[in-house]
Amino acid sequence: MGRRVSKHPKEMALLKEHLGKHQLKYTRQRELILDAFLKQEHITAEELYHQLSRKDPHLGLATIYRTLNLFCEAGLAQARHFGSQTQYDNVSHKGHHDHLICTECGKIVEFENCDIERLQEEVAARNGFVIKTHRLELYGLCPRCQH
Amino acid sequence: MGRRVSKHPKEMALLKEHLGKHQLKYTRQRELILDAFLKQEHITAEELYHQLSRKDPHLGLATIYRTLNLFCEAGLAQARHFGSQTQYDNVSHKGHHDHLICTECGKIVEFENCDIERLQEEVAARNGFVIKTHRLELYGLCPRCQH
DNA sequence: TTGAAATTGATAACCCATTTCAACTAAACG
DNA sequence: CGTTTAGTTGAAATGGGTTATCAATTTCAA
Repeated sequence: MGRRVSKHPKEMALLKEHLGKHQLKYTRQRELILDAFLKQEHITAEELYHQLSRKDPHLGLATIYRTLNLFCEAGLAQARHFGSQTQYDNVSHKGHHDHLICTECGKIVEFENCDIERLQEEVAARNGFVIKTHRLELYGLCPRCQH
Repeated sequence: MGRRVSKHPKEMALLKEHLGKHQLKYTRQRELILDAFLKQEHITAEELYHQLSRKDPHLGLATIYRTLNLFCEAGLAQARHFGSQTQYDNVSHKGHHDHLICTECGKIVEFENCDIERLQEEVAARNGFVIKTHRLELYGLCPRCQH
């Protein structure tokens, strides 16, 4: 069943590269958290903590937070404040995606739009900025909530 | 010196309309906070608290938070999580504006882009949504922080 | 294998924001 | 005008998410 072979070789390599460059170590916890994290579109530290709570080495919540922040620094994840919590988005899964949010029922639809991304680059360039990430959220009413 | 005449009659009217509709009262604190808030492009509760700490009736921090949230409900402000704090944007000041934010020094540049807004409407329409507001933030490095 | 340096996990500490509650006011009513 | 009623205030306690602390453990280069 290949239980020792990572299902995410590309991301694993990225992480190891980052670790190497910063004198950080490759640990069993980091591998476990990476594998679990990459299965999601986006997740909170708390959710990941519960998902992994039955695993072999019991992972502390602090380790989850530390590791997710590490992933952000390594470019594998992207933090996004949503409500009172922080969502960690899986960057490598399918590129960047934005959100369409219903203010009535909370429904969230994800979307991507290259044209918007291109215009964003233009705006940034015009102001001398180099964009690393962005966040676009559209708030309104979903079809069901328009009465 | 016209000290009893509000410098923001339009927003004041909007607030009073909201208060009336919800059986809320018009208080000296709310007037003070509104006047101070409208002078800013965006501000945190803490900053506003310090700005107003010398005023006649000493305003509690809890009141600042409550009132800023009230402004959000009345459509005068818009909350935005930035770093660990919440920024309250002045919506009425000059229409909607988006942000270009330097992740290194925190510098914020505001911009508007009609083309992006139009594309947003298209995306929303395609998903059956009716947009009420939106939020677009571009994170990156400002000219000075690119070394 | 050994030793230096990083990591972990439990928990305490932090910080921003909200809730609580008794005293206080706005404003509707008599 | 007073009275009354219901919303508001401020100080302090509380809450929830995230980070810091630190002794024990683990990684990895030599």
